[in-house]
Amino acid sequence: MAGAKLSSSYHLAAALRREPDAAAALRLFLNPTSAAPSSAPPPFRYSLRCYDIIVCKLAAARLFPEMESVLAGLPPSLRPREPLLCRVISAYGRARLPFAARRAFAHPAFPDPRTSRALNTLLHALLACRAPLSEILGECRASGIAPDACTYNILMRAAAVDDSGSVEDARNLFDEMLQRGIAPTIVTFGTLVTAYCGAGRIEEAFKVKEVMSSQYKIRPNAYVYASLMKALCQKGKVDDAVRLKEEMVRDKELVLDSGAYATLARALFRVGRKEEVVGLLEEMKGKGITVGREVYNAMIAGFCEDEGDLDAAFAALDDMQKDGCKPDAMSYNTLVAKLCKMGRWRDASELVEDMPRRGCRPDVVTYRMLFDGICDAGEFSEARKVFDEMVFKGFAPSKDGARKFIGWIEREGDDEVFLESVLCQLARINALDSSGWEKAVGGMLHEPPEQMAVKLLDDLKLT
DNA sequence: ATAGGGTTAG
Repeated sequence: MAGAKLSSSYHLAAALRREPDAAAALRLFLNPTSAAPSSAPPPFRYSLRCYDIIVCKLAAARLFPEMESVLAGLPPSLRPREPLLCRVISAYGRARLPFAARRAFAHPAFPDPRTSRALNTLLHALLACRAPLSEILGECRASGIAPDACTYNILMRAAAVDDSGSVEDARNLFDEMLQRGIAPTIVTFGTLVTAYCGAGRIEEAFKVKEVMSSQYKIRPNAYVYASLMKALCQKGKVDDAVRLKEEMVRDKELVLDSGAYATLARALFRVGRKEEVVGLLEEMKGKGITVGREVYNAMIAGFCEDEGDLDAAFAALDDMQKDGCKPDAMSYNTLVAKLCKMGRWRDASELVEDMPRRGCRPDVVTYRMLFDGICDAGEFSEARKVFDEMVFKGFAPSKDGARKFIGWIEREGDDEVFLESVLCQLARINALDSSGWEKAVGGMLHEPPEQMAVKLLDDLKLT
């Protein structure tokens, strides 16, 4: 009998893995033996593997309430491991739900104690939620878990983010790390270089590059070069960036990828030197570097934004696919933005509708640009459809788009019920930093959306 | 996917 059980759980795991649609996978998980809904318990014991797969799928599809109920339904005998906890925390981070990420960190289904790995995942999730450095530091201290190099790298990254801290904070964290005897890694130096570059302090960034190799014997890698090249390009020093690329290429130890080339490609388009991009591509192929997604995306952006050549941009998208490189949301978003700017929102809309079939999930940027584009065109009944779809998926429109949309409904003047429902939906996901959505996830919605809606309307009218 | 870059909007 044990063999039959094992086999069933094994087959369920395989079937779950095969199912691309998370909702369908959940139905299978809840009712593995027949197609008809049933409340009877499954006839075999689920392996931890089954839980791993379904939780990951639900997390990726942002079906958070469903994911939480699966976790809550874990039998006490099955203790999921920390990697799964980390997946859950990062999923909340990607969805920008800091409260939910914090709750997951303390989730009772996972055995204690938490390690620095889980802590680091939480800190990184909070960073993804744009939490300020002070808050991330507070969380770190409150955990009582000893920080490691990875922790400091995340904190330094948080310090370097706009409006959160400053390069000085990053530098102080670096010094603190040294005082505590934690050895900086290549990632630490990459982060520090990027911090200085982000602040426009190129000389100090180059100084870090020099010190890391002379004092710490850690050679700058492609990440370090990419940051420096980007900073040079932003100051209009494209030729210096090209020279730095050549220095990078001369280092035979260095593992090259196409990342640094993307910056150069984009910069060359910006300064009207797109012919040179062909040379870059050939150089990459000659060196056996796969022309990656970022490079294709840079070219798509260049054709759209600088050349105004939509046909060439779509041709680049085709080339990308022919080369076995799968376009991502960014590839499509650039095209959607361009189509909207040209007033061709119908074409933009068709492209967005086609994305899932092409194997790419539209993201928040996709929807915001499409929604804004349709609102700008004054096609509000069409905008309403996009609004419903994005809100259903938990994506908030841009403030600008929301304002135009609300303005239109008010001008129409005869649909109080519609206005109220739109405001409530906005209140849930847009106002108050998604906390309404988070409360819904946690099943503890305190403030009625109607009350939030009143505040939100004031907010939209003020700005 | 415990951490860093590079390609899109604001």
